Amino acid sequence: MSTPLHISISQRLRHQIEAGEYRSGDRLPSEHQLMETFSVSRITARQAVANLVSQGLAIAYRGKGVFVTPQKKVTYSLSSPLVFLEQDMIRQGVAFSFENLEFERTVPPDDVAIELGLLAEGNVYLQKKLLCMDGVAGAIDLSYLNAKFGDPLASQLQHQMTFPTLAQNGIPVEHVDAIIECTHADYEMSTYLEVPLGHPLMVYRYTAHTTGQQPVLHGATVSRADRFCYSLSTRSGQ
Amino acid sequence: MSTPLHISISQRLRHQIEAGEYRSGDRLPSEHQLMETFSVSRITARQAVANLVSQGLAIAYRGKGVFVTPQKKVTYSLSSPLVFLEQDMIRQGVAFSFENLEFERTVPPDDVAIELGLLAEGNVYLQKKLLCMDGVAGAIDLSYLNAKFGDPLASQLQHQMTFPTLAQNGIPVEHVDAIIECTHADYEMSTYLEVPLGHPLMVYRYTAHTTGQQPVLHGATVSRADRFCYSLSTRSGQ
DNA sequence: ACACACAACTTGTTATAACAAGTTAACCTA
DNA sequence: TAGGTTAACTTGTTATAACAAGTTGTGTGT
Repeated sequence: MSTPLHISISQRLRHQIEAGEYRSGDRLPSEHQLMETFSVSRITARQAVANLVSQGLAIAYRGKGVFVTPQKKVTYSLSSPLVFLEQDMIRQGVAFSFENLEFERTVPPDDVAIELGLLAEGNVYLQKKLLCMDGVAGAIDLSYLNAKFGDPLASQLQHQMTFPTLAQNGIPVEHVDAIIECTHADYEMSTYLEVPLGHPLMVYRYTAHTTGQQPVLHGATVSRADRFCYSLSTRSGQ
Repeated sequence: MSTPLHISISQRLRHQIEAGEYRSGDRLPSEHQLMETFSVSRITARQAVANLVSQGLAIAYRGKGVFVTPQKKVTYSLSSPLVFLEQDMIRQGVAFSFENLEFERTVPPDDVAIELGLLAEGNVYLQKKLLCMDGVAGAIDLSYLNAKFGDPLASQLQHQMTFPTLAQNGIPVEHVDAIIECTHADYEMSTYLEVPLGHPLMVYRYTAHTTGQQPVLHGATVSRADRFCYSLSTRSGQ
């Protein structure tokens, strides 16, 4: 059972990257150069490059070439005391910005209504924001804010992130329940976040509660796995 | 700018999966059937299938066919009180087992020595375990236990997981510092965990402390993103 | 010196073809 | 009927070829 050519080639290139022969941002050999260097067909060279892309080591741009990807991640702390994401970024020397993709007052999906404890008549503010680090798309945040809290804040929410807006307006976030998982970029996400189809994404699915255990905000931050990680500290609780 | 054929086909199939026309474990049409149904070349049909595989919706076996993957995950709780992974699985009706891949008393890598606060002479027990859920590989746990604690426990560690072994022997884990991230399966991990190259993996990188803030165990659990997720609860800490 | 057009280069899509490795079903023989 | 062999089927690898979409470099004209 011999190793497929495309695996051999991609592992050779991977070792070169890891050895520092190619640094973040460097351009890898073109398909044609790989064909010549390794005496293989173009489809084999392409598959080798695809292996690197699928492992997050490189990114390909049509007409430009294939480039080594940076391996630097921003760490978001989930430990007490709760810190806002933007602050964590600033602390790590990363410029944070966001762009509103969607903002509307609407009827929530059933699962959201349940999570927010809304009765049949409850409305929410649906917000979809593209979060950028150093000007580069890093995450999508899709959230639903109970309209009871959101109605006086509609204008502010379009200019700043939800957590700090709530805090500044006397609605403290006292605790957050969350799930963290990994998933694959589907076609839509691959477009927004500029990653290949199937690329790993971290999903931080959260429900934020204010005083009296009242759920106020439910959402999910879907981030590029090569841009984000989460840190936390847990106690045994005895 | 029209949608590539391979994307159209894979999205059609994706909708069929999501609509329940194909259920977990069902076999998708063969490449030849797709070629006929959609009047495309084999390479286009293959790319469409590859898109589904890369998005975690299907898995391909040479000679057998392509099958819809289950979408059920085990949730590991990181909230207080700290619960052992095996217990969380049992609570969710999942049979847990593991297999020792490596077990040795050795000199730790520099980063591990730093994390465990070991001086120049300190040794560790390196353990590499393949963790299985319902008999299927779900994760690899690679950990380094300070030999000061591990020396009397060497035999037990090979038969049960490290956390409960410590607890049963009067070495309580009082708190755990951790990082959670997502990464891509490299060639070795793709083999162990039976996932395609580049498949998303969750990495839970932990340092467990016993009494007096003493680090005792440092390691990483690398799990299939389609098998595991983590839940937690955080407070604002005021 | 600057702007535009075109050639050369690069990656993306799709086609046809052949061989390899693995699985399953069908057929034949004892 | 059971077991072994082979054909049919299925996915994996690799090759050649052509066209499409995008980028960069070069040459020409103002």
